[in-house]
Amino acid sequence: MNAYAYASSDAIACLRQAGIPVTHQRIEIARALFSAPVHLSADQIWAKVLEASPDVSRATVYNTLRLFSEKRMIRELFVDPQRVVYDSTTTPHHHLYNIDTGEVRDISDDELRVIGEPRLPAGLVLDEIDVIVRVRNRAA
Amino acid sequence: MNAYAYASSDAIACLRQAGIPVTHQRIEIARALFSAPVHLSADQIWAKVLEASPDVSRATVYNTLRLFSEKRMIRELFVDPQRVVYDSTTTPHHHLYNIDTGEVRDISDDELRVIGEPRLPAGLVLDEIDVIVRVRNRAA
DNA sequence: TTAAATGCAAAGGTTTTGCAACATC
DNA sequence: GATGTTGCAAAACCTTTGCATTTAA
Repeated sequence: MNAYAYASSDAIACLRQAGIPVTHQRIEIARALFSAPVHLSADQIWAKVLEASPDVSRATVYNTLRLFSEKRMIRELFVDPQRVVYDSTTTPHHHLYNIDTGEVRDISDDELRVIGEPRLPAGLVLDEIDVIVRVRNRAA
Repeated sequence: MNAYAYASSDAIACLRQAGIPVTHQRIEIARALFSAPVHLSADQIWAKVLEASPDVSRATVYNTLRLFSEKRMIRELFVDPQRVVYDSTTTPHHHLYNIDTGEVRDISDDELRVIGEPRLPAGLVLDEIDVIVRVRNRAA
Protein backbone atom coordinates (compact mmCIF):
# COMPACT_ATOMS: atom_id res chain seq x y z
CA MET A 1 0.00 0.00 0.00
CA ASN A 2 1.12 3.55 -0.59
CA ALA A 3 -0.14 7.03 0.17
CA TYR A 4 -2.42 7.49 -2.81
CA ALA A 5 -5.89 8.83 -2.12
CA TYR A 6 -7.10 6.81 -5.08
CA ALA A 7 -7.30 3.18 -4.10
CA SER A 8 -6.51 0.17 -6.24
CA SER A 9 -10.14 -0.86 -6.09
CA ASP A 10 -11.16 2.46 -7.61
CA ALA A 11 -8.64 2.02 -10.39
CA ILE A 12 -9.87 -1.48 -11.11
CA ALA A 13 -13.44 -0.26 -11.36
CA CYS A 14 -12.37 2.53 -13.66
CA LEU A 15 -10.49 0.19 -15.98
CA ARG A 16 -13.36 -2.29 -16.09
CA GLN A 17 -15.79 0.48 -16.97
CA ALA A 18 -13.55 1.55 -19.83
CA GLY A 19 -13.38 -2.01 -21.10
CA ILE A 20 -9.66 -2.31 -20.48
CA PRO A 21 -8.25 -5.57 -19.12
CA VAL A 22 -6.90 -5.02 -15.63
CA THR A 23 -3.19 -5.38 -14.95
CA HIS A 24 -0.97 -4.41 -12.09
CA GLN A 25 0.78 -1.78 -14.25
CA ARG A 26 -2.43 -0.16 -15.44
CA ILE A 27 -3.67 0.10 -11.88
CA GLU A 28 -0.54 1.95 -10.80
CA ILE A 29 -0.66 4.29 -13.79
CA ALA A 30 -4.31 5.07 -13.10
CA ARG A 31 -3.52 5.81 -9.47
CA ALA A 32 -0.74 8.20 -10.46
CA LEU A 33 -3.20 10.03 -12.69
CA PHE A 34 -6.39 10.08 -10.67
CA SER A 35 -5.30 10.62 -7.09
CA ALA A 36 -5.45 14.33 -7.87
CA PRO A 37 -5.97 16.48 -10.98
CA VAL A 38 -2.63 16.55 -12.80
CA HIS A 39 -1.00 17.86 -15.96
CA LEU A 40 2.07 15.70 -16.48
CA SER A 41 4.29 14.44 -19.24
CA ALA A 42 4.70 10.72 -19.86
CA ASP A 43 8.11 10.68 -18.22
CA GLN A 44 6.81 12.56 -15.19
CA ILE A 45 4.05 10.01 -14.82
CA TRP A 46 6.58 7.21 -15.21
CA ALA A 47 8.64 8.71 -12.38
CA LYS A 48 5.56 8.88 -10.17
CA VAL A 49 4.63 5.30 -10.94
CA LEU A 50 8.13 4.09 -10.13
CA GLU A 51 7.86 5.49 -6.61
CA ALA A 52 4.98 3.16 -5.89
CA SER A 53 5.92 0.28 -8.13
CA PRO A 54 9.49 0.01 -9.43
CA ASP A 55 8.76 -2.73 -11.93
CA VAL A 56 6.89 -0.73 -14.57
CA SER A 57 8.73 0.01 -17.79
CA ARG A 58 8.78 3.29 -19.62
CA ALA A 59 7.34 1.70 -22.76
CA THR A 60 4.35 0.41 -20.85
CA VAL A 61 3.67 3.86 -19.44
CA TYR A 62 3.81 5.44 -22.88
CA ASN A 63 1.61 2.77 -24.43
CA THR A 64 -0.85 2.83 -21.56
CA LEU A 65 -1.22 6.60 -21.68
CA ARG A 66 -2.08 6.33 -25.34
CA LEU A 67 -4.61 3.62 -24.53
CA PHE A 68 -6.19 5.71 -21.76
CA SER A 69 -6.45 8.65 -24.17
CA GLU A 70 -8.18 6.55 -26.79
CA LYS A 71 -10.64 5.38 -24.16
CA ARG A 72 -11.20 9.01 -23.14
CA MET A 73 -10.07 8.40 -19.59
CA ILE A 74 -7.54 11.21 -19.92
CA ARG A 75 -6.84 13.98 -22.40
CA GLU A 76 -3.71 14.66 -24.43
CA LEU A 77 -2.56 18.26 -24.58
CA PHE A 78 -0.23 19.45 -27.31
CA VAL A 79 1.06 22.60 -25.69
CA ASP A 80 4.66 22.12 -26.71
CA PRO A 81 5.83 20.35 -29.87
CA GLN A 82 8.35 18.20 -28.07
CA ARG A 83 6.32 16.80 -25.23
CA VAL A 84 2.76 15.60 -24.76
CA VAL A 85 1.07 16.63 -21.51
CA TYR A 86 -1.62 14.38 -20.08
CA ASP A 87 -4.58 15.91 -18.29
CA SER A 88 -6.42 13.73 -15.82
CA THR A 89 -9.51 15.92 -15.96
CA THR A 90 -11.90 15.13 -18.80
CA THR A 91 -14.82 17.41 -18.05
CA PRO A 92 -14.98 20.31 -20.56
CA HIS A 93 -12.49 23.04 -19.75
CA HIS A 94 -9.69 25.01 -21.32
CA HIS A 95 -6.01 25.54 -20.59
CA LEU A 96 -3.58 28.22 -19.63
CA TYR A 97 -0.02 27.46 -20.70
CA ASN A 98 3.00 29.34 -19.41
CA ILE A 99 5.52 29.39 -22.26
CA ASP A 100 8.36 30.31 -19.92
CA THR A 101 7.83 27.71 -17.22
CA GLY A 102 5.95 24.97 -19.05
CA GLU A 103 3.23 25.02 -16.40
CA VAL A 104 -0.31 24.08 -17.42
CA ARG A 105 -3.38 25.28 -15.54
CA ASP A 106 -7.05 24.71 -16.09
CA ILE A 107 -9.46 27.45 -17.08
CA SER A 108 -13.06 26.77 -16.18
CA ASP A 109 -15.54 26.43 -18.97
CA ASP A 110 -17.48 29.52 -17.92
CA GLU A 111 -14.49 31.81 -17.58
CA LEU A 112 -13.79 31.45 -21.27
CA ARG A 113 -16.41 30.24 -23.70
CA VAL A 114 -16.28 29.26 -27.34
CA ILE A 115 -19.29 30.60 -29.22
CA GLY A 116 -20.41 29.36 -32.60
CA GLU A 117 -20.64 26.18 -34.57
CA PRO A 118 -17.81 25.45 -36.93
CA ARG A 119 -19.20 24.46 -40.30
CA LEU A 120 -17.83 20.96 -40.69
CA PRO A 121 -17.12 19.83 -44.22
CA ALA A 122 -19.22 16.82 -45.25
CA GLY A 123 -18.05 13.50 -43.89
CA LEU A 124 -16.30 15.01 -40.91
CA VAL A 125 -17.23 14.49 -37.27
CA LEU A 126 -16.30 16.74 -34.37
CA ASP A 127 -13.84 15.16 -31.98
CA GLU A 128 -13.07 17.97 -29.57
CA ILE A 129 -12.26 21.64 -29.30
CA ASP A 130 -9.00 22.65 -27.66
CA VAL A 131 -8.51 26.18 -26.38
CA ILE A 132 -5.02 27.03 -25.16
CA VAL A 133 -4.28 30.45 -23.72
CA ARG A 134 -0.54 31.02 -24.00
CA VAL A 135 1.02 33.40 -21.52
CA ARG A 136 4.53 34.58 -20.65
CA ASN A 137 6.14 35.98 -17.57
CA ARG A 138 6.11 39.77 -17.70
CA ALA A 139 8.99 41.39 -19.60
CA ALA A 140 9.62 39.21 -22.62
CA MET B 1 13.09 33.03 -61.77
CA ASN B 2 10.36 30.63 -60.85
CA ALA B 3 6.59 30.56 -60.85
CA TYR B 4 5.96 32.11 -57.44
CA ALA B 5 3.35 34.82 -57.29
CA TYR B 6 5.34 36.39 -54.47
CA ALA B 7 8.36 38.11 -55.94
CA SER B 8 11.82 38.32 -54.43
CA SER B 9 11.38 42.07 -54.05
CA ASP B 10 8.31 41.49 -51.89
CA ALA B 11 10.22 39.04 -49.73
CA ILE B 12 13.10 41.47 -49.31
CA ALA B 13 10.73 44.22 -48.22
CA CYS B 14 9.07 41.85 -45.75
CA LEU B 15 12.38 40.80 -44.22
CA ARG B 16 13.60 44.39 -43.94
CA GLN B 17 10.38 45.41 -42.22
CA ALA B 18 10.84 42.62 -39.69
CA GLY B 19 14.41 43.72 -39.04
CA ILE B 20 15.90 40.51 -40.38
CA PRO B 21 19.09 40.65 -42.46
CA VAL B 22 18.36 39.62 -46.03
CA THR B 23 19.89 36.46 -47.43
CA HIS B 24 19.20 34.41 -50.49
CA GLN B 25 17.94 31.52 -48.33
CA ARG B 26 15.55 33.65 -46.32
CA ILE B 27 14.11 35.12 -49.50
CA GLU B 28 13.34 31.66 -50.87
CA ILE B 29 11.81 30.49 -47.59
CA ALA B 30 9.62 33.60 -47.46
CA ARG B 31 8.46 33.01 -51.02
CA ALA B 32 7.54 29.41 -50.22
CA LEU B 33 5.43 30.67 -47.33
CA PHE B 34 3.79 33.80 -48.68
CA SER B 35 2.96 33.02 -52.29
CA ALA B 36 -0.30 31.61 -50.95
CA PRO B 37 -1.76 30.86 -47.52
CA VAL B 38 -0.23 27.59 -46.37
CA HIS B 39 -0.18 25.20 -43.44
CA LEU B 40 3.02 23.21 -43.83
CA SER B 41 5.56 21.35 -41.73
CA ALA B 42 9.20 22.37 -41.78
CA ASP B 43 10.13 19.47 -44.03
CA GLN B 44 7.33 20.27 -46.44
CA ILE B 45 8.56 23.83 -46.65
CA TRP B 46 12.11 22.58 -47.16
CA ALA B 47 10.91 20.45 -50.08
CA LYS B 48 9.16 23.44 -51.62
CA VAL B 49 12.23 25.61 -51.23
CA LEU B 50 14.44 22.98 -52.85
CA GLU B 51 12.34 23.09 -56.01
CA ALA B 52 13.24 26.73 -56.50
CA SER B 53 16.69 26.74 -54.95
CA PRO B 54 18.48 23.43 -54.37
CA ASP B 55 21.22 24.89 -52.21
CA VAL B 56 19.29 25.50 -49.02
CA SER B 57 19.96 23.16 -46.12
CA ARG B 58 17.38 21.62 -43.85
CA ALA B 59 18.96 23.20 -40.77
CA THR B 60 18.63 26.65 -42.27
CA VAL B 61 14.97 26.06 -43.00
CA TYR B 62 14.31 24.91 -39.44
CA ASN B 63 16.24 27.80 -37.93
CA THR B 64 14.67 30.35 -40.23
CA LEU B 65 11.15 29.17 -39.47
CA ARG B 66 11.85 29.64 -35.79
CA LEU B 67 13.20 33.11 -36.51
CA PHE B 68 10.15 34.04 -38.58
CA SER B 69 7.90 32.82 -35.76
CA GLU B 70 9.71 34.92 -33.19
CA LYS B 71 9.30 37.93 -35.45
CA ARG B 72 5.60 37.10 -35.78
CA MET B 73 5.81 36.75 -39.55
CA ILE B 74 4.27 33.30 -39.29
CA ARG B 75 2.52 31.26 -36.62
CA GLU B 76 3.49 27.91 -35.14
CA LEU B 77 0.67 25.40 -34.70
CA PHE B 78 1.01 22.45 -32.37
CA VAL B 79 -1.70 20.22 -33.76
CA ASP B 80 0.28 17.01 -33.49
CA PRO B 81 2.96 16.27 -30.92
CA GLN B 82 5.55 15.15 -33.42
CA ARG B 83 5.37 17.87 -36.00
CA VAL B 84 5.07 21.63 -35.93
CA VAL B 85 2.86 23.14 -38.63
CA TYR B 86 3.61 26.65 -39.82
CA ASP B 87 0.76 28.95 -40.78
CA SER B 88 1.57 31.80 -43.14
CA THR B 89 -1.55 33.72 -42.08
CA THR B 90 -1.11 35.84 -38.97
CA THR B 91 -4.43 37.68 -38.78
CA PRO B 92 -6.58 36.32 -35.92
CA HIS B 93 -8.32 33.09 -36.82
CA HIS B 94 -8.78 29.56 -35.59
CA HIS B 95 -8.03 26.11 -36.96
CA LEU B 96 -9.74 22.94 -38.02
CA TYR B 97 -7.51 19.88 -37.78
CA ASN B 98 -8.32 16.56 -39.38
CA ILE B 99 -6.87 13.89 -37.10
CA ASP B 100 -7.10 11.25 -39.81
CA THR B 101 -5.47 13.12 -42.67
CA GLY B 102 -3.35 15.69 -40.88
CA GLU B 103 -4.93 18.46 -42.91
CA VAL B 104 -5.21 21.92 -41.34
CA ARG B 105 -7.83 24.47 -42.42
CA ASP B 106 -8.57 27.97 -41.24
CA ILE B 107 -11.75 28.91 -39.43
CA SER B 108 -12.64 32.57 -39.69
CA ASP B 109 -12.69 34.59 -36.53
CA ASP B 110 -16.45 35.24 -36.77
CA GLU B 111 -17.46 31.66 -37.38
CA LEU B 112 -16.16 30.69 -33.98
CA ARG B 113 -15.56 33.22 -31.27
CA VAL B 114 -13.89 33.03 -27.90
CA ILE B 115 -15.86 34.95 -25.28
CA GLY B 116 -14.47 36.01 -21.96
CA GLU B 117 -11.26 37.23 -20.43
CA PRO B 118 -9.08 34.66 -18.78
CA ARG B 119 -8.05 35.89 -15.36
CA LEU B 120 -4.30 36.01 -15.70
CA PRO B 121 -2.31 35.38 -12.54
CA ALA B 122 -0.17 38.36 -11.53
CA GLY B 123 3.01 38.79 -13.49
CA LEU B 124 1.73 36.98 -16.58
CA VAL B 125 1.14 38.51 -20.00
CA LEU B 126 -1.13 37.14 -22.70
CA ASP B 127 0.77 35.85 -25.71
CA GLU B 128 -1.99 34.34 -27.84
CA ILE B 129 -5.07 32.18 -27.76
CA ASP B 130 -5.11 29.04 -29.89
CA VAL B 131 -8.37 27.35 -30.77
CA ILE B 132 -8.08 24.02 -32.52
CA VAL B 133 -11.20 22.15 -33.62
CA ARG B 134 -10.26 18.50 -34.00
CA VAL B 135 -12.33 16.43 -36.42
CA ARG B 136 -12.26 12.89 -37.78
CA ASN B 137 -13.54 11.28 -40.93
CA ARG B 138 -16.95 9.76 -40.29
CA ALA B 139 -16.95 6.25 -38.83
CA ALA B 140 -14.05 6.07 -36.41
C1' DT C 1 36.83 43.65 -43.67
C1' DT C 2 34.08 41.86 -40.21
C1' DA C 3 30.22 40.13 -38.18
C1' DA C 4 26.65 37.16 -39.21
C1' DA C 5 24.44 33.28 -41.70
C1' DT C 6 24.88 28.79 -43.67
C1' DG C 7 25.85 23.71 -44.38
C1' DC C 8 27.00 19.48 -42.81
C1' DA C 9 26.80 15.88 -39.84
C1' DA C 10 26.24 14.50 -35.40
C1' DA C 11 23.74 14.83 -31.13
C1' DG C 12 19.53 15.47 -28.62
C1' DG C 13 15.07 14.20 -26.74
C1' DT C 14 10.66 11.93 -26.94
C1' DT C 15 7.97 8.26 -28.54
C1' DT C 16 7.24 3.84 -30.97
C1' DT C 17 8.24 -0.90 -32.16
C1' DG C 18 9.76 -6.03 -32.36
C1' DC C 19 10.02 -9.93 -30.05
C1' DA C 20 10.67 -13.05 -26.19
C1' DA C 21 8.89 -13.72 -21.58
C1' DC C 22 5.13 -13.26 -18.73
C1' DA C 23 0.63 -12.46 -16.47
C1' DT C 24 -4.30 -12.59 -16.56
C1' DC C 25 -8.71 -14.80 -17.07
C1' DG D 1 -4.15 -23.09 -21.65
C1' DA D 2 -4.87 -19.22 -24.75
C1' DT D 3 -4.78 -14.46 -25.49
C1' DG D 4 -3.17 -10.30 -24.56
C1' DT D 5 0.32 -7.47 -21.94
C1' DT D 6 4.89 -6.27 -20.57
C1' DG D 7 9.94 -5.30 -20.66
C1' DC D 8 13.99 -4.43 -22.87
C1' DA D 9 16.65 -2.37 -26.18
C1' DA D 10 16.92 -0.59 -30.47
C1' DA D 11 14.92 2.14 -33.95
C1' DA D 12 12.41 6.03 -35.59
C1' DC D 13 11.20 10.60 -35.73
C1' DC D 14 11.70 15.59 -35.74
C1' DT D 15 14.54 19.26 -34.31
C1' DT D 16 18.68 21.56 -32.52
C1' DT D 17 23.59 22.33 -32.19
C1' DG D 18 28.87 22.88 -33.07
C1' DC D 19 32.05 24.31 -35.96
C1' DA D 20 34.31 25.32 -40.27
C1' DT D 21 33.06 27.82 -44.41
C1' DT D 22 30.82 31.22 -46.88
C1' DT D 23 28.16 35.28 -47.52
C1' DA D 24 26.37 40.01 -47.12
C1' DA D 25 26.95 44.93 -46.05
